[in-house]
Amino acid sequence: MEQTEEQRESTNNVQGKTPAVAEAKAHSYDASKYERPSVTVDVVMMSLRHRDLQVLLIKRRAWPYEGMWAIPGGFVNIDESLETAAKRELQEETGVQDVYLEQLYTFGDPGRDPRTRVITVVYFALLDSERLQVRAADDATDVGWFSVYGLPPLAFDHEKILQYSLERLRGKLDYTTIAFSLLPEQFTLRELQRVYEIILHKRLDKRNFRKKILSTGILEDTGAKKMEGTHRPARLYRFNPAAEAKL
Amino acid sequence: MEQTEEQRESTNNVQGKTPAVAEAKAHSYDASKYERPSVTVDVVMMSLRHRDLQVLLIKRRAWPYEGMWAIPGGFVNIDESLETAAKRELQEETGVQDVYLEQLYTFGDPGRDPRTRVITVVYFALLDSERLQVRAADDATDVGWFSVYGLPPLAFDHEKILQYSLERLRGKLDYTTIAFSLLPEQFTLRELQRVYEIILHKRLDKRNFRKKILSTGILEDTGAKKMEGTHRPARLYRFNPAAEAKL
DNA sequence: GTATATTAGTGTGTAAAATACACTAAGTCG
DNA sequence: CGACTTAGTGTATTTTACACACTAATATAC
Repeated sequence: MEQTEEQRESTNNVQGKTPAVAEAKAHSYDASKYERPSVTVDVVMMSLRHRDLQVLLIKRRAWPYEGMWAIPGGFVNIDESLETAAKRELQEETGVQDVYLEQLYTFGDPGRDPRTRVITVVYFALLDSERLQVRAADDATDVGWFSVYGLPPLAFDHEKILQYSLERLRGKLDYTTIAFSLLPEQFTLRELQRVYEIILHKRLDKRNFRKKILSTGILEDTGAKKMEGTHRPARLYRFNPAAEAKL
Repeated sequence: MEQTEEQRESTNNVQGKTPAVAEAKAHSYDASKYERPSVTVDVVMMSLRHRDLQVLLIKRRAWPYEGMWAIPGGFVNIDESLETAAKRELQEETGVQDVYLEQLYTFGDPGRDPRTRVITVVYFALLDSERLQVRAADDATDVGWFSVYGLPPLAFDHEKILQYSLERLRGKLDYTTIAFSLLPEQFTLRELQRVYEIILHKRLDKRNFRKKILSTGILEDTGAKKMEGTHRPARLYRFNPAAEAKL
C-alpha cells in the first residue's frame, strides 16, 4: 500500500520488457519501435483537513527520487479499465469508495522516469473530509497528507501534476457540483463557503455567496440544525442532485 | 497513410505480446497482470470547410469494423512523446504542421477493441481552412472529411470521442483564442463570427459579437480590406497574441 | 438572569455585462 | 443611376456581479 507507481514498475520491467525487445531484434526490426511503454494510473487524492486543502502523498523508498514524496499510483491490469485501476488505487490507499473521480490528463514524456518509458494516466479524486477522519491514525511512516499550498519536494513531474489538478479543480468550481464531494451529506452554508474559499484561496462575501447558491435551488434544507460552539446554530442543507443542471 | 491505429496494432501484436505472456506464465504469475496494453494516439482533426465544421476520417479496410469510418491514429514510439506522436499523425494525414493541438482524453476500456487491449490517448487538432485547401484534391479513396453534424457510422468508440471533442471545442470558445486557429492569418470580423456560429451551431447577433470581440483588444486592424463579391469590402484583422490574456 | 462573546442569517443600491434591435455605408453590376 | 448585397454602427433594457452592516440565536461567565 505504500508503494508508488514507479516502485512497482521496476518489478514489472524485469518480466515484461526484455523478451519483447529480444524478439524484435531477432527479426531485425528497430527494437524501440515495437517495445511497449508501461502504463500506470496515478491518483491525486485531495481532501479538506484542518481547514486546508490537502493531498495524499507517498514517500519513495528507492531510486530514483529516493526519499521524496510522490503521488500514489500503480499499474493498469490488462483486463481492467483505467477508471477501475484508479478506484483500486484509491481503495488501497484510503479504504474509501464512491468518491468523486475524474480523469485529469495523461503524461508520457519519454524522460519523465529515468528507468523506462512510463505513460501515466492521472486521475483526480475528491474525498469527503468526514469519512476520512476515521483513517487519520493510519498516517504512519511514509504516507502523509500535505497542504497544496505548502508542498514538499516531489518526485518525477509530480509538482506539475498537482499544479494542474488545482487549476482544474478551481476551474470547475462554479459550473459543477464538485465542491459538494468534499463535504459530508449534510453541511451548513458556511461550511460550503469555506470549501470555496479554501480552494480559490481567497475570501468570499457571505451574503453574495449565499444568494448565489440558494438561487440555484441546488440545496435542500434538511430542517435540522448544527450546533457547535457557543453561538447561534446553523441550518443544515443537503445537495439536491435533481437540480444539478441549474449550476 | 490510410491505415488506422487499429490496423497497425495487429501487426504489432504478433511481435510484442506473445513473449511477455510466455515469460510471465513460465514464472507462474497471472499472465494478464504483467501483459502490457498497446498505447496509441488518435487525432481528431477538425477544420472549417464549405462553411461547415468537418472532421477527417479514415475508412477501415480490415476487421473489426471493416468498411466503417474511424479517427486516424497510430502507435506511440517508445522514445517519442505523446504530443510528438500526435504531430506525426497530423503530418502524415494532412501534411500540415504548426496547428492548434491539445490533449483531449484517454480512452482505455478493455472491450473497446476486440483484438487486444488498446489504450488510446486522443488529441484534438484544429486546422486553418486556407492551408488545407491545397490538399483537398488528395481526398482520394479512403480518407474523407465529414460534417460533425452528419457523421457516418463510426468504428470503435469513436462517435463518443467526436462528441467529446465538440463539447471541449465549444466550452473553450469564449475563454480562449482557439477560434483563430481555424482561420488564416488575416480575416474579417464576419468570418470570425461565422466560426463561432458554426461551432456553436446557432446564430449570433452581429453588433453584439463585434462589440465583444473588439472590446477585448485582441484584434489588430491590418489596414487592408477584403473585396469579394458585389458589395462593400470588409476590414481585415489579425490576431494580436500580445493581448491574449484579455479573453 | 443578564451581560458578553461568537457565529448565523438577512437586503439594498450600484456598476458591469449581456441582450435585443434597425438603419446607413460602400462596393458591383446591369 | 438604380438595384442588390454585405459591412458597419449605437442605444435602451434586462440581468448579473459586487460592495457593504446590522440583527438573531445560542453558550458561558459572572
